[in-house]
Amino acid sequence: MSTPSTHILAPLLRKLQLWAELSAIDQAALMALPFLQRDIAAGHYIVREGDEPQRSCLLLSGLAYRQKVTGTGARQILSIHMEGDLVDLQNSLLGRADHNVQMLVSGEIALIPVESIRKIAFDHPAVGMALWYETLVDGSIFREWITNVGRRDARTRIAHLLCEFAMRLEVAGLGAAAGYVLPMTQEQLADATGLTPVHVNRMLSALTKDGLISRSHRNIVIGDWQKLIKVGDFDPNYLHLGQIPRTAA
Amino acid sequence: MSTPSTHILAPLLRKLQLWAELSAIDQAALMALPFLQRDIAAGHYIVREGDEPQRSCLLLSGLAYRQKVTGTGARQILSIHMEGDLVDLQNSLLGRADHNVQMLVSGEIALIPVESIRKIAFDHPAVGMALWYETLVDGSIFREWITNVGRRDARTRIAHLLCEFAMRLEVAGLGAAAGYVLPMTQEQLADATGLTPVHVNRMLSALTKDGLISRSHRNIVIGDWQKLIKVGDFDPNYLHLGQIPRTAA
DNA sequence: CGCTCGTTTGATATATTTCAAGAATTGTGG
DNA sequence: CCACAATTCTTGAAATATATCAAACGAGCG
Repeated sequence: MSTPSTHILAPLLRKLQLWAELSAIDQAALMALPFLQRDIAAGHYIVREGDEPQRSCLLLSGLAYRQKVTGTGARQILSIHMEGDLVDLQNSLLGRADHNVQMLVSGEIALIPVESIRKIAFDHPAVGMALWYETLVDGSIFREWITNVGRRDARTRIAHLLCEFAMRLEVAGLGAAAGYVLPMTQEQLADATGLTPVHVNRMLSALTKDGLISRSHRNIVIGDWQKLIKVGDFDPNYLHLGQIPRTAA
Repeated sequence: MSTPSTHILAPLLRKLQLWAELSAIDQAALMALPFLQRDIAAGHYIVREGDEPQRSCLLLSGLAYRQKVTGTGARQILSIHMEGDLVDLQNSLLGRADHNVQMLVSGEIALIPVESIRKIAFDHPAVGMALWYETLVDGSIFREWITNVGRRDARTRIAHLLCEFAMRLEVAGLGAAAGYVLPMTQEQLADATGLTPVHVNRMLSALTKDGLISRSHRNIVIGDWQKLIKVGDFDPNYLHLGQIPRTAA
């Protein structure tokens, strides 16, 4: 087996170490998890509502999102995921998927048998606690999204989403503070914020005009991080990153 | 110690047994958890955002809700809780509260040291898994609320909330299928659905006029459960109640 | 019995949606 | 690498769901 830093499952280790100190034994156990590796194209489904997944999905590269469709066909994006996220721990542990998980940008995933995850969680309490944290932090982000969609106006919602994305990308070791690629269409942005694509477009234009962001193609560059935080009513506490150092200006 | 069914912590046992089979040993360990009992009045806070709670709060009676306030002072209710719910597992396990927990209706709570919870979770894997499930199902409900607030119109949102409340009350062994007391003001209903109190009032009137519900004082009686489910776009799968028998007509 | 809080109703304002059409960008096959 | 097709973005005008403002009414409570 290769060393942890070059091991295929290294992104998982990196992520879980945000939540707990892991001993060498814990780390070795994690790297010894069985898995299947897959390439998945943008737009493809990883899990569909109603499935009974036997494996949990770890994102190795690319981006994914969770999503639900209402009876009238409207789509709501529930969260966005990146390298190292266990994108389907919830569905696989609960046994029956209550939402869809879909690739946003093509990438690789590792499929880990849910039984192996249950086992490692209880054989290695520090790992178990880290996994539990992972789902708890997901829950905290869901709470913030309820608030975002329920009680903030359109402009604020979008600014908030941009802030969350920027900060999470940076913590994950992707994207810089100054600017980052936002590979979402405005329609997807709309589905994440409970708005209309047209209105998302207008709000992005407004944020651009006010100098908070600048855009070219589908790249978004944050022009004024402090102002964007303010406009977006963004307080990163809900990400539970603790004392993780931040370089963002 | 008294027998499980009359033990003060019995509501916890009842709730966790929804999620997992617990052996006699597991059950005894649960009932042996140390706790402090408290009476709390309506409106009082159990936890405030930013607190670092050392104890988890179990609802023994009454009702509670989680809540967040935006920078502009708007309030968003995140979930509603009843007897047997571990209303603050998330905050206490994460270490720092990212939202407020407040009593909706006066009741009793049991405060359990979070260290005892961590210990029982890993000493008794079945209990640990049930506790994890508890937080995972909370997460599933959050996801549904994001969808509710983000993509459903006002009438549908309210009908959906009424359905969820009815079903959860029934599963918890409170309230009947036919009708139940909804002890929320219209302002609280508004904060739960991302609407205005005035508009909530109009939608409740509309639902009443259409014969889906009837109201007297703050009692809501569900007149036509099947229709309300339809209008509310309500599919109970997200509650993950599995094969729990339903008596609601 | 009077006060306070919650509900109800009406009139008006506004944020966001809807509809529509053209421009720009991205993707694709030759 | 180009041309064509298909998305995606952008902009404008009109429609509408929901918010805001305001006032009266009702119910529970000390």
